[in-house]
Amino acid sequence: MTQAAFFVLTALADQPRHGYGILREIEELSDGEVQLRVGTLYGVLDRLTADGLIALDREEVQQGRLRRYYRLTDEGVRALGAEAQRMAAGADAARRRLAEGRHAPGPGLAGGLA
Amino acid sequence: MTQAAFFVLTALADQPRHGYGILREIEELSDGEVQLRVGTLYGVLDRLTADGLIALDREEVQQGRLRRYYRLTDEGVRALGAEAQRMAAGADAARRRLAEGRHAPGPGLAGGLA
DNA sequence: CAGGATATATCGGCTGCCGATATATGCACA
DNA sequence: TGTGCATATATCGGCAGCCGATATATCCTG
Repeated sequence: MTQAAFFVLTALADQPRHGYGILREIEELSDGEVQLRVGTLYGVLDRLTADGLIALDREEVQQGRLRRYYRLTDEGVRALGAEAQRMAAGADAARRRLAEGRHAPGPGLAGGLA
Repeated sequence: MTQAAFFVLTALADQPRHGYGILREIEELSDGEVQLRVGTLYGVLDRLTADGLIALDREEVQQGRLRRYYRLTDEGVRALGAEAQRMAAGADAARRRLAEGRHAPGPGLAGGLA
């Protein structure tokens, strides 16, 4: 799963959203760090739909503008959970191995990682 | 940072390794889940070297075969730590939002259906 | 009426992963 | 002997996917 697909699924994890709303939500939930581009979005949406991880929820017209809402499918929920599991495991592995290596300790350890 | 680059850095996080050893190490540390391909490796190695995240450590000839060892640079250590941080945060965000949504609870929650 | 936010969509370029392929050595086995 | 496999390097073409640019349209603000 690509990074872009992961963030789209994450943005849809709590409730259905439309394309532009997904863009804003990803920026917000990542604290501004991740900015999915418009040119990326629709390709990802199409691919995730084709893969059965998301589905068209409904279409609304708000203030003359079409809003096409997508939602996670059950398979999408499972896939996102599994990917989160893999990412957490990968992050842990990296940190463990960095700690094992002969590197200078990183900053901010006082008060600790728990 | 791409997935492949992340795993290469992780494989080098505890000690210098040569290309083929990186391949085996990634497979082992990921419990067989991640299999970096040979065709991917050398491009990643070149790119990481150009980016200053890894450096050539030494070259050895073992049993008539050349072994080219790479190690993390200080910048590589920092970059891997930061990436692990981002991944852990992303995984957490996905899990939190899945829990917030109106989804069936995942497996393994004591008292669950399974 | 100009500019920006909202909202959709497409396309070309570039990056990057992967399968296939090539070369070479050491070892096990028939 | 010679066949195959693991080890170890490297390159190349195809294809997938991200991004910048572009296009269209509405609503609001100044």
